[in-house]
Amino acid sequence: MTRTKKTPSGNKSITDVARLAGVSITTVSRVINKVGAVKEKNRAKVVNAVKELKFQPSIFAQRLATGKSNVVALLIPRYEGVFYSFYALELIRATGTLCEAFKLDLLLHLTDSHTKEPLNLRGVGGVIFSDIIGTRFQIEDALKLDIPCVVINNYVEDLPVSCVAIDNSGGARSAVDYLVSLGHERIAHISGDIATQAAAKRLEGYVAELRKKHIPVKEEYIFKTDYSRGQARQAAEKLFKIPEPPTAVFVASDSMALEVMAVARELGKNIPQDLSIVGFDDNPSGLYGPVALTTVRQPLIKMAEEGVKELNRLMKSPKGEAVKKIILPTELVVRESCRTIK
Amino acid sequence: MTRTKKTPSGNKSITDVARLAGVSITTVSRVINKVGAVKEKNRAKVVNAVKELKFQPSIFAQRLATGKSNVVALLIPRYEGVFYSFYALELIRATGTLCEAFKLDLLLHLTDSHTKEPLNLRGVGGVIFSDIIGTRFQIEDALKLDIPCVVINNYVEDLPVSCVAIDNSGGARSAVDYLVSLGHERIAHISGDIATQAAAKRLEGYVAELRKKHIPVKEEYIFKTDYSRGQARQAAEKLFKIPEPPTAVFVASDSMALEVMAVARELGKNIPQDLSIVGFDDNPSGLYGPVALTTVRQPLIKMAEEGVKELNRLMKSPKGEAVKKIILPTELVVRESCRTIK
DNA sequence: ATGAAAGCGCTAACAA
DNA sequence: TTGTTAGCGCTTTCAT
Repeated sequence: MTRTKKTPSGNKSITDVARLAGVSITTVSRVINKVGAVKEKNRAKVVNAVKELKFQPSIFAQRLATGKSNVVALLIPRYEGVFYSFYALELIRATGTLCEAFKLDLLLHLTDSHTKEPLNLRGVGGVIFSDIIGTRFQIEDALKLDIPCVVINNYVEDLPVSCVAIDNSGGARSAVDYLVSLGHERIAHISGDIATQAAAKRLEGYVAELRKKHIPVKEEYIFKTDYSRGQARQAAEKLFKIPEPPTAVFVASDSMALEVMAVARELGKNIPQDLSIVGFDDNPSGLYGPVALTTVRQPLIKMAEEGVKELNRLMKSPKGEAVKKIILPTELVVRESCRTIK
Repeated sequence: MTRTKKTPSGNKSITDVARLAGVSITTVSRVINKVGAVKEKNRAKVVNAVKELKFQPSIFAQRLATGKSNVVALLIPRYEGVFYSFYALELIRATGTLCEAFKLDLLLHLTDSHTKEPLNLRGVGGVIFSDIIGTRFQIEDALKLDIPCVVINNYVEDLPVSCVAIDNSGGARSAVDYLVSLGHERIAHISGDIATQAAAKRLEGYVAELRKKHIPVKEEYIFKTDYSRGQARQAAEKLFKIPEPPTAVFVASDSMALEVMAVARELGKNIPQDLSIVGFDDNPSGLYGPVALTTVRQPLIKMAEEGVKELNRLMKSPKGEAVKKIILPTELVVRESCRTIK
């Protein structure tokens, strides 16, 4: 029975190459994969035939035959507040760049953060979880399937998975420490979505540093948001109405900090005269307002890079390789949005 | 000869399901793909077996067998100015969302814009070209291989390929028309990278509208940039030094417009009193400066959506399907950065 | 150094 | 309605 031929992309197959080169497909395979020994003369013939036919081996056949996949799935929550952020773009960019360097294919997958759906990992050789609100079970699933995983932007203590996170708590502490060093004591905090580890850790660091400085932590100085500019606005409006208003505020993201600045302006307040502000992220748009934002820089690109590197290592090592837990330091970037008081 | 079994991700195969369900693999295949007729009783058995084994068919085997791939490659230039833009993120987001709706896998590929390298389209079922500076030959390659393609953000006249573009020229005209209606006659233009069609068309629209209004087009009022904030800054600095300075400027992107505003402030100028500004993009960060930016909104999400829809159509139709050329309208969003003069 | 052939997991034509 | 079987294009073992 002859089937109608329907090669995927009009590609030539290894058989065509073999025929043209006058060797067996095995030899062609050897040349392509640079394994085994092939007489120089035959190698040359194959190389030429490949060139002439513009042959590109079918990944599907290759993967089917080897049982290996070099597809890396990058999972990013579709969650508005997160995905619209500077964060996501940096991540994608850095991940994409490094994947190419490692010859890995990058599959982008926007996940719904509160899903119960199991992940479809068909054909995926490795996974990068870029945020794991409510999707821990997906990591466990992947682990069960023996698929190499790395989690980025979250420190995962209790799962045998590699992760690379950022020292959010330390970053927050450095922000508060800086404000205190300028003489501030009434320091508010506009926090992000507390369901995210980053926001929780930033809040934690804020509280810890105040305690360390023996400054009382006031409930009314802490505003919880979902990272959106809308909620940042609401928080800012409340903040300015507090009878004994804070002289400084540490905001969990630059984009929210920008919103706070906008509200301040609308209310006729000046930054930093009436309020000192420190953000978090080092989002370039923090540079272009009327007053440049002081912020905590997080090494996003480095994080993505480390993540891909680690995943690549895992994918190329035998199973059961030891996992790594990495925490990257932050850096305070002092610009113009804070002033010394008293 | 027995090979050691090395199923990709520890997955069960269709054979396991067939065995457990007590039917042939063909029947399993039928159930999975919902083709052909299967007795309800058998269907139930298969469904149960699938569930029990957590079976997920191997895409590699499927694609190898069918010769079809549902992987969509989204090509985005790695070019800094472009990729850092609001534009790229919106595109990725919208494309990703719609691909999932269509059950297409999204492969993200950052391309180097001035490469001579042929694209590696192995295993790709369709391609979205999101910008095509110097990569036209890649489209031709893809077309030759009979891979469905759509180009977004560029109108491609002379290639039998579907495209969905934005009416850049019309957008520019509406911006200039608006400025003229406010009484402006000395209108400058800070253009983007003229190698991109968008920038070229915006410039073209600017010139066309001035001509239409019988306003002379002055060379010294036109500044060509690479879309970067750095070059926008240089342009702005020059602009303010012109003996007979413009009263308004149409800037080819919001991020550059923001930079112009920043320069104006540094020079002690007020917007819109000293200079009216219209941007292009409707980038949300245009909202958060001291004065909200009037801009030309481009339907990025719609564009990506139309692109994916069209690609999906092409991928699911027989070859040689007629292509579509779509141009999406823009919309002027009036905010606070322009004033009436005289 | 080379090739024949089995098999990866699946689909689809055909027979029953 | 169901099963048998021939591939899809490749890798890999084994024999030569």
